[in-house]
Amino acid sequence: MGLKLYNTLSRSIQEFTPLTPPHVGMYCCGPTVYDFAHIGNWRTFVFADLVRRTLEFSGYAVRHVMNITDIEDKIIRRVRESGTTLREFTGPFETAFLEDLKSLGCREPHVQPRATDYLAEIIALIQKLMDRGLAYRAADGSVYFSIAKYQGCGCHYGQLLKLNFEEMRPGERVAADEYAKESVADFALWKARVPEDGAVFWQSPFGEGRPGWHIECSAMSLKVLGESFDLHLGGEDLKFPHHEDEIAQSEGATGKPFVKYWLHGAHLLVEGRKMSKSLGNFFTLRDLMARGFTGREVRYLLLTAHYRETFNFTLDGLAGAKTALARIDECVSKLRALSGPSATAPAGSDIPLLANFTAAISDDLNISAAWGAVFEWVRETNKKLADNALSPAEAAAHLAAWTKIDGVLGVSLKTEAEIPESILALAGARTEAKKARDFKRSDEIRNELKALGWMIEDSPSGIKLKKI
RNA sequence: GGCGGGGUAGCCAAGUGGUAAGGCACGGCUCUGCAAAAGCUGCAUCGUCGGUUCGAUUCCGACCCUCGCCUCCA
Repeated sequence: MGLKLYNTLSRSIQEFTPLTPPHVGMYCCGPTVYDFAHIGNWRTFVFADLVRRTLEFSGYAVRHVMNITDIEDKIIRRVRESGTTLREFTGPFETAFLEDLKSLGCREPHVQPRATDYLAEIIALIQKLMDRGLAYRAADGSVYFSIAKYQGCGCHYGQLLKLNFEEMRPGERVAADEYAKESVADFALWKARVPEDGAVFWQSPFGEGRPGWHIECSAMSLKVLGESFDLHLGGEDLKFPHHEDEIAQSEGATGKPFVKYWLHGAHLLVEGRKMSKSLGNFFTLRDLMARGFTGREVRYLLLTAHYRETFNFTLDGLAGAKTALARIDECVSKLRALSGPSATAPAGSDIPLLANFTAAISDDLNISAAWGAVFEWVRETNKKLADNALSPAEAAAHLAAWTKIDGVLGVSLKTEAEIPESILALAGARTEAKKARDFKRSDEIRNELKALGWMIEDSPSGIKLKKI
């Protein structure tokens, strides 16, 4: 069964067929490195990771590109305020971003281009648009893209959503220096240097200045993935104007269809409210880790809801994520113990988990149904384990199926926590006390272990220590 | 004002024209010295009001509530 995805271009779920199978070019709008990414940003990046992993699970060879936006108004302002250089300012946030991405179990994108490394491509693209008569230099020295000229060539502006310029409200975010545009719909490709930019400017045939926001993504994706590629994703807020403008610039410059499938991830609420610093519900990954949660717990929670639905992220939910993951860990751990290092899965093992999971995830990434399949498998596997109804080889088959599934989910613990000698010694002492039926002493030790962060569990086959 | 999402148990969240997955939380039972883990088990008629239908949570209409975008916010 093929993979189906919702394409914003057609506003419908479509069979996914790449331009040149088995290769898939995928571009994801990355972070703007002016601060630590927040949990809402992370939802989008974890979503992108899920798409990539699902494609790989489906047998495609994915080339995943995620840009780093390091030229932007807020960045320039903070560079000026902090008296550093652009690179000194953005470097640490970029590093932090990549660390967090790893904590969240995201596979590293194959290419991570920075806007500042693509000035030549950006300038060349703008020049091409000017040569084609689709861009103009205004009185303020900036270069703008002309929507009217673009539409005059028979091109369609408004592919991702219905636009009605008559009914639109001029936003409050229109920069005061953009009065020189011929039409409000036009957008900046190159912004002329202003004193507030400080040292952040580049030379170009259009004068000193810096690129607009949208153009960097077009320049980088066209360079790295070619003039037409398969997938482009980002947060739903980017549909307009960012992605719409990317399409206009790219198709205006190349005359070819830009992207075949556009995927957009919905935003999230935190504790039922729109995330905002004043409400105290604004979290970075680091904030959550400081509260004792791990990256994989955050990943799990972000992956519990369908990507096109607004998701309500709560701290209660995060606590629940911890418990739910422990349930999976427990089951997998038992399977590992039973399977041992050498058991191999018998050929033709039929593990329903695989088919159920595949059907769910292939249906426009129905992750909730996919988790349903996982937990159903956990329950049934636990039952068999409790009844001693699994052979080591069967356990290995289950593990193999799980490993494949986890290639998409990315939440499994790779190794069991190592138990320190002192903890083992205490556990031994407890076993002795228990054997002597000194339950008072044995419970004391159990509490000590708990205080040290270790849970001890008794079972017919002996004790088991688990890191809390 | 324009465009587009949502409203399903205490919380999170799938789904279907024929009486509603899964996770967390909570209660009971089994196992256990006690726990934990695991198993069994209990827990919703799907925002409101109409309509279509043999039958609607699922289709249509109205209404209420809520969220997002509308020019550099994931």
